Amino acid sequence: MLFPMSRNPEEPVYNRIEAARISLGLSRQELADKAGVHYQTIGYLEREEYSPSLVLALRIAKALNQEVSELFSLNPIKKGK
Amino acid sequence: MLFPMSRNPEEPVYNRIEAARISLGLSRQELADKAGVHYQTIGYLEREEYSPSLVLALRIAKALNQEVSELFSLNPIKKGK
DNA sequence: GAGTTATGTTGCATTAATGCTACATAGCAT
DNA sequence: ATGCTATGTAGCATTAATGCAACATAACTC
Repeated sequence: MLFPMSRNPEEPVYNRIEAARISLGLSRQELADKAGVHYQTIGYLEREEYSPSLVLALRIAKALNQEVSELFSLNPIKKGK
Repeated sequence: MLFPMSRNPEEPVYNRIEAARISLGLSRQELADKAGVHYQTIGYLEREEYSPSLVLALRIAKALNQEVSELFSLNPIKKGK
């Protein structure tokens, strides 16, 4: 798989968007609406096909009531919580 | 002044990069090296001429030993603190 | 079966973020 | 005065992030 990812193809960004979204009982469309983006964009992010802009990351974090650092990481997300 | 800013021209991202950098006694060049970006990029960010990618925001936060949410905000940065 | 919802996939167009180069300026040394 | 460092500015090229449309599919309900 390719990692286009920002300006740094070598350093992808991992996230827990899907888990956080599901735990709130939201569909992608609903999260997209709360964050003000296209619903496909949420899909791309959950599949980690690319990493978001900071603006988008901040909006998603707000929509999910999470800290940016809890949702996104430069290191692979550890499974246990 | 214009606000190109990500995909959302209406919603800029504010930051405290300069204050944090100076309090660590770093030049832009040094911070840029630590974050792995061009030194001009730090300048653009400090002047808030555009907002960084999430990857870059995470790297800068790490280089400055700060939380992303402490360095960047969707709301204007309050002076005190 | 028909319809709806949620998701995945592909492709295309636009634009902002970044790198880089060059030049200017100001300050601070020597 | 000469140099060096830090910074601002402008321009150009590249590419990733996003929007959007179209289509497929699976699950579920009626």
